[in-house]
Amino acid sequence: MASGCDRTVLVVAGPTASGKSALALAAAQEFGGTVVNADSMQLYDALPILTAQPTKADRKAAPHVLYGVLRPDDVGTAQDWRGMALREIEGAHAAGRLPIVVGGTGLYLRTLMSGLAPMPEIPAGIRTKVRLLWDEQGSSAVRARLEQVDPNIAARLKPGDRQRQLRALEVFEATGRPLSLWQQEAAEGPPPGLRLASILLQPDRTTLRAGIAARFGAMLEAGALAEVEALMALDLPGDRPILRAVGLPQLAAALRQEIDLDQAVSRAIIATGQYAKRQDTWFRHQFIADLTIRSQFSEKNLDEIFSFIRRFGLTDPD
RNA sequence: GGAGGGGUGGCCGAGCGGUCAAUGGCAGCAGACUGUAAAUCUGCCGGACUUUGUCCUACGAAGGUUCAAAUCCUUCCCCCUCCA
Repeated sequence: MASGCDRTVLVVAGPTASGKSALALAAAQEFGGTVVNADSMQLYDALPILTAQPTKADRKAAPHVLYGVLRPDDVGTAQDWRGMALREIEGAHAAGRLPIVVGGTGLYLRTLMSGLAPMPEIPAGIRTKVRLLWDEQGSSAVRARLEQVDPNIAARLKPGDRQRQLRALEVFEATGRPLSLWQQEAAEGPPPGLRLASILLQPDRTTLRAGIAARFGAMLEAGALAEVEALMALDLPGDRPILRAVGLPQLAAALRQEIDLDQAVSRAIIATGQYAKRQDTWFRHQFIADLTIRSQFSEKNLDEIFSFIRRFGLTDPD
């Protein structure tokens, strides 16, 4: 029923606690799929509970890939992920399985679905150099340099936007070419030979918050504090992405006795809700889904979702 | 019972006669997003309008002083600390 030689990839997006993973698992069981992680934090081999990675039982019920594949001190990037994801998608197709890409990291999904403008990798030395400039000479030094070197990007970026300004500067320092110029080149575009079918879960904020609070309690019971303690014991450099996992700073502060656990929990829940809002805004404005479901995933949605997938067609059975 | 210190917008908390609808922070709402994105950043945030402005309601309550009060005075209510 699939046409030509295009092979279907199911993409499942939505904010945290919207039920993406459960949906992916249900679809994987129904259609013989492999779940491919598109969540920047679940990529790491740390905090499996706090980052809501699939459980052993989930992994047993269907193949799951790209979970816990990076070391805690690794620095993953969107482009790295795209490469890994494409390999896994190919592998799944080769095995006759439906790849189901699922995750809440909008940028990663975009990287897969639309690609990024081609750009060389930035040497670590230059990255640290640029960060030192910010830390030692202040944001205005970075700003001044950026205005001189890439006025287009400077005009676009707010002076307080540390991450993007540093990125822009490091690209120039490494390549001698402004980031704005690199970005003008056409993005790689969607991967050839694949048909992407996307589902977006979009529950209302109140539902999400209730889900987040309930889930956080379960995470604590499952041992979230212990894994936080173990990660902190590694004493990683402060710039490692995994240290930015929502809930980590709050629980770490409780472990250090700076705040009490109740306080840490309520702050972590709030922070997660704020994260969900950012995701929601991203998906609402930056993501075009083939099917949008305006509720948290549940059994009730199965018919609609499964028939959508069937309509789209599964992997070409050549 | 006595001596002090307080009660400020959803919360915390500054202000202590005019430039105060009231600094900050938190929460909330909205938004941006091309390689560390669970990141980073921006705007709004008493109410109503004709929204770089006007009006109304506001700083525990009620009175009072003053051209003018969240800010001063009086009484009352409530909270906290210390002494009994």
